[in-house]
Amino acid sequence: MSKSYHHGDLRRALIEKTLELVQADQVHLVGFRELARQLAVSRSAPYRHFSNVEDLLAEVARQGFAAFIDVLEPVATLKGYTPEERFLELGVTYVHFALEHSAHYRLMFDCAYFKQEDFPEVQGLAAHAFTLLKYTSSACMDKSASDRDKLELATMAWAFVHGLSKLFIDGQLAKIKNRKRFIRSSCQRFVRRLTTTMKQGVAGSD
Amino acid sequence: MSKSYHHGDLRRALIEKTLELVQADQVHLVGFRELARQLAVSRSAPYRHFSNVEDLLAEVARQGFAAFIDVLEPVATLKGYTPEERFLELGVTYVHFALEHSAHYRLMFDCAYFKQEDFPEVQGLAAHAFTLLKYTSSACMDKSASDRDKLELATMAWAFVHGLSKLFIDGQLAKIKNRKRFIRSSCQRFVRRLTTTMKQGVAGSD
DNA sequence: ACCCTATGTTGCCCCTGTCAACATCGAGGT
DNA sequence: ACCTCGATGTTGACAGGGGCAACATAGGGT
Repeated sequence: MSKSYHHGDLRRALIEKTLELVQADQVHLVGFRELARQLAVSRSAPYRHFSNVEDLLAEVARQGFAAFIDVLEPVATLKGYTPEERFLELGVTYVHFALEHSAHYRLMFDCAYFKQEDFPEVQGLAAHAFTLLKYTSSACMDKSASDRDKLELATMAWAFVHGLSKLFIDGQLAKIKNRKRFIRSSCQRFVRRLTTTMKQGVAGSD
Repeated sequence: MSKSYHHGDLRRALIEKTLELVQADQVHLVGFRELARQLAVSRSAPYRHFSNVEDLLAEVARQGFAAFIDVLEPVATLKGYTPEERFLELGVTYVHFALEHSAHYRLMFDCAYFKQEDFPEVQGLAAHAFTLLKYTSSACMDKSASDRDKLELATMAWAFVHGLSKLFIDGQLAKIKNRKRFIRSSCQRFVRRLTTTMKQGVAGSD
C-alpha cells in the first residue's frame, strides 16, 4: 500500500512531465526511461500509454495547438474592432503566444520531433488555426476579392507571423531590443500595407 | 594495399555521406556508427575528425549557408534591375533555394540539430545572408528612411521568406498547387506593397 | 468468490555514443 | 635506407536508451 503498485494517472503525469521538460527547453532529454525515473515508475510503464516517444510528443503538441486556438479564437472574433484591427491583434497575439511558449511552439511546428502527417488530429488543429487567420484576413478584403487572393493574403500573413516567431525563437533576431514594440510595429505595417485595396492609395505615416 | 588501412579522406567522406542522408531526409539516422558502417570504416574512426555528431551536422549546415550565400549574393547585386526587382528576385531565389534544399535548409535553421550559438562561423554566415536581404531591401527605401525602418523592413522580409519556406517545407501548405507561381506572386505583392512609400500611392493591379 | 483486463515490473537484446588502449601508416630528419 | 613521431584507424569496454515478452498486481464486473 505504501506505494500503490499502480500509479493511477500515469498518462497524465507523463504528459505533464514532458510539458515541463519542453517548457524548460529540455526536449532533447524527453525519453521513456528518463520520464519513468522522474515519475518513480518502472522503465517500461510508459509503453502502456504511448507506443513510443513520438506519440507522446505529438500528444503534447496537440495540446499546444488546442491552447493556441483557445488564445487566437477570441481575438479573431473580437467585437467592436474593425477587420484590420482584428487582423492586427490576431497577428500580435500569434507571435506573443509563440514567444511565450517558444519550446512548445517549436514542438508544434518543427517536424524534427514528430511527423505531423501521422497525427491527423494535430493536422486538423493546425488547419483550424489557419482558418482563423484566413477568416480574419479575408474580412479585410473587398468582397470582390477572389478566393485565390484571399488564400494568398492569409498564407502571406501566416508565413509572416510564423517566420517572425521562428526567427525570434531560434535566436536569429537577438539584435532587436524591444520585441513587443517590434512585433506590433511590423504587424501593423504588414496589415496596413497588405490589406489596403488598390483604389484607396495608402494611408497615414506612423 | 588492397584496402589501405587509412581511408585517406574520411573527413570529407563523412560530410558527403551526411549530406546524402540529409538530402534524402534521413537526418534522424545520421550517427557515427551508421556513417562508419556505410563508409566501411571502424565505428570510432569519425571521432578523429569530429568530436561529436553535432559538430558534424554544424559543419554540413555551414556548407549549406555557404552555398546559400553563393546563390543569393549574385542576385543581390544584379545589374540592370530596379531595386524593387532585385528585392523581388532575391526573395524568390531565397524560397526556391529553401525548397530545393529543404532538408538542408531545415538543418541550417532548426535548432533541433545543433546549437547555432556554439558555432560562430555558422552564425556569421547566417548574419551575412541577412545583410544581403537588408542591403537589397534598404535600396528600395527613401534615403530619408531611418535605420530602424530599414532594419524593420529587412526583418519583415526575412520573416516572410523564412516563414513561407518553413511552411512549405513542413507540409503546411500542401493545398497550394503551383508553388513557383505562388511564391513569385506573393513575393511580388510583398515587395510592391511594402516598399511603396507613402506619398506614391499604390501601383498597378495585375 | 472469481476472473479478466488494465496497468506496472523485470529481464533481455540490440542499438548508439564515447573513451582508452593499441595498430598502422606516412612524412621528415638522420 | 632507417627511425621516430604524429595523424589516422581499430578494437574492446562501458553506459544508457528503445523496445519486446513474460510475469505480477490491483480493482472492477460477474
